[in-house]
Amino acid sequence: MTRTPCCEKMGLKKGPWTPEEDQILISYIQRHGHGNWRALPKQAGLLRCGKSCRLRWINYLRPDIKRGKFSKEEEETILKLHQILGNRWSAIAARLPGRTDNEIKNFWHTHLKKRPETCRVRHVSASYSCTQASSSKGVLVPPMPQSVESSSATNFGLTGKVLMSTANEGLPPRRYVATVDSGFHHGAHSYDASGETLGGHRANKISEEMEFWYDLFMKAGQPPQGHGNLGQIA
DNA sequence: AATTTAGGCAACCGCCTGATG
DNA sequence: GCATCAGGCGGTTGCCTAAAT
Repeated sequence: MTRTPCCEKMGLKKGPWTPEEDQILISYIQRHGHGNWRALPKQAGLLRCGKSCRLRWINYLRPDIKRGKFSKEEEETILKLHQILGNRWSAIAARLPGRTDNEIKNFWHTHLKKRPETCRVRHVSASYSCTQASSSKGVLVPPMPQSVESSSATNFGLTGKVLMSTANEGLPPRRYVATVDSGFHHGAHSYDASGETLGGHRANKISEEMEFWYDLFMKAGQPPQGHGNLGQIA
């Protein structure tokens, strides 16, 4: 399908924003909100595409943005959530008020990624090797066949199995279903193991996913001693 | 002091999904 | 059901600055 690019090249500015442009965008949004990002720059008198305006507002100009160094607590939160969610930056950002997905992503790539312990886990256990190719995709490539613990589940005192289907032989598991009976919570939940399988609009789904694990953890107060069963579904 | 290198971060790009006509 | 639009996401790029030589 062919689409008109968001930013028509004709006359639209790219690159760093000037303080004047920032001011125009801020005052426009304060007065009118941002109902339609595509129409906004025209109405505000900015020579930018809507996407650029949105990004600038979300990542930099929003009044509730917290700037400056990440605290130790924030670092740890990012590390923990990244173990559970992988590169779902928007989902991680949802747990860190005032921080943007872009900021967290940058922080991860410039600080946390270098730490040896972060190359150990994603959604599956340390028994998986972390290759350069797989880690850059936010996915671990498992050996075959599998019966492993989920690191995220293990963090909550859960264990389970990853059942590989023959159709996916040699490929990383793409989706899991976790059934949980911890004494605090009983139910089933599914999540994607690969950042590639979910396109845009991931935040809500992932947030729900995160809520599930987070609530489970919080209800327990400490890692619950239950059993899980992680089985891949096609 | 001048030049090179590396790190950090803002911004862009391409793709995906849900909504709408 | 199909085509298109708009918003949103993660990956990547490239500029700027500080540190090293």
